[in-house]
Amino acid sequence: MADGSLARGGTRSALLEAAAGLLEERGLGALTLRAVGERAGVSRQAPYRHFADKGELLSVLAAGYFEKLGERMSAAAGVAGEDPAERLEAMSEAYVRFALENPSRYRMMFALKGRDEARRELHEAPQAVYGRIVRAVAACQEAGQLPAGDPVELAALLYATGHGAIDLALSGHDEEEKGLGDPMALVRAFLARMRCD
Amino acid sequence: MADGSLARGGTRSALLEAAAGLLEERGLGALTLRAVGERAGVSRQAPYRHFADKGELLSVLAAGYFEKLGERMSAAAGVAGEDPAERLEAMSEAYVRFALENPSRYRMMFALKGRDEARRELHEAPQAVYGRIVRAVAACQEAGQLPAGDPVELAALLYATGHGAIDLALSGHDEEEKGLGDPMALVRAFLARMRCD
DNA sequence: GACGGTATGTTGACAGCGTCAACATATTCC
DNA sequence: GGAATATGTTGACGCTGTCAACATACCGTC
Repeated sequence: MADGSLARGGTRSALLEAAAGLLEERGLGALTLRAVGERAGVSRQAPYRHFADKGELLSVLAAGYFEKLGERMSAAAGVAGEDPAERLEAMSEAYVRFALENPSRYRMMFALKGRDEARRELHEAPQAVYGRIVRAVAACQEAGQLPAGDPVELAALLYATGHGAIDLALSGHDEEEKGLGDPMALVRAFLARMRCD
Repeated sequence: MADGSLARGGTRSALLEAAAGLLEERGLGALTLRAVGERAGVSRQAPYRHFADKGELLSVLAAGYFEKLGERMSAAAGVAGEDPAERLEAMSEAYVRFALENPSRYRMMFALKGRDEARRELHEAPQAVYGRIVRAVAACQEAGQLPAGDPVELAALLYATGHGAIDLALSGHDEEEKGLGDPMALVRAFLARMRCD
């Protein structure tokens, strides 16, 4: 080991932090295992002692991001107060802000094929985020602020709209194709058209 | 030259066809310049005589796909008949079907950063697709089938919803997150909720 | 018809990547 | 103390995109 700065089993965390730093500062293309090792102060091959391969490291990183996203949404809902519609809008805004805050990070979270069975962490974390949206939509329905019916259908619609607006903006399709410039404006427009009070 | 099978300036087309075949049959990971050359019957470096780098080849390929997508949408609208709402739904269905028909292809179309200025072809072709949607939405508004207002806002909402539903399904987020399984069902639900006749 | 320029195609070489193997060291438990 | 295990290191391999240098074919001009 080069030095003892990260001793005591902190290597795994250091690797994940290094990967996050690389991704957020220099993009997905700069996120190489060798660079992760170097940035974490260990050797090129050290990541293989903590992750089966690059895909697993990325999956764990993505799962952590989904968890952080969920926390941001909860915090936003808490600040928003008691009104269900306001809580839903605050959660949506937190989601969009998280995505736009760092495009590389958001795209990476959805780039993983999901073809591997064993990546359980990449199932539960996104599901928890989605579950929050479904519950927030259901609360709006109970308060008569959104049309009654299966909350899952409405939540799926909202999720698809938000994710689509974000992905199109991040793809650069907002520059010339008018109306796609501001994902949050699109989400707000969607909610306004659905609202029934 | 190995043989004269592709002589007479057809090499560029052969390279694009080879790239398309590789992408659709074996995925984006198998789409390497060396494999493209081999499949087209030329050498590893031959693509550089027709494209500045891998990114440019991919951009041209993607632009061609956007054009094909536009043609499919037009054809679907033609078959659908005169009713604007039916035409819009037929175009939407053609779009979704094109995407689901080959996930690698669709994802590649939106994966290009767009950071490069010179990729004009990658601006015009997607814009044409979007323009078709805007006009179809406007026609529905004029027929009183969709609420009046800026057609661009409504079209952006529809496009974001459709693209988001597709991308979530292709990301594997449809397996455990209920309601995200069928993009076309989501698009239909969106249109049904917007319709005002 | 000879000729020079341009377009096109080829092999050689390089650095960077993920990953397998083999080896070294540190920690932990009997 | 010694064995087992966890952790870290360097060496090597095949693959990738790309730069250089070299070869050939075509095409218009004298």
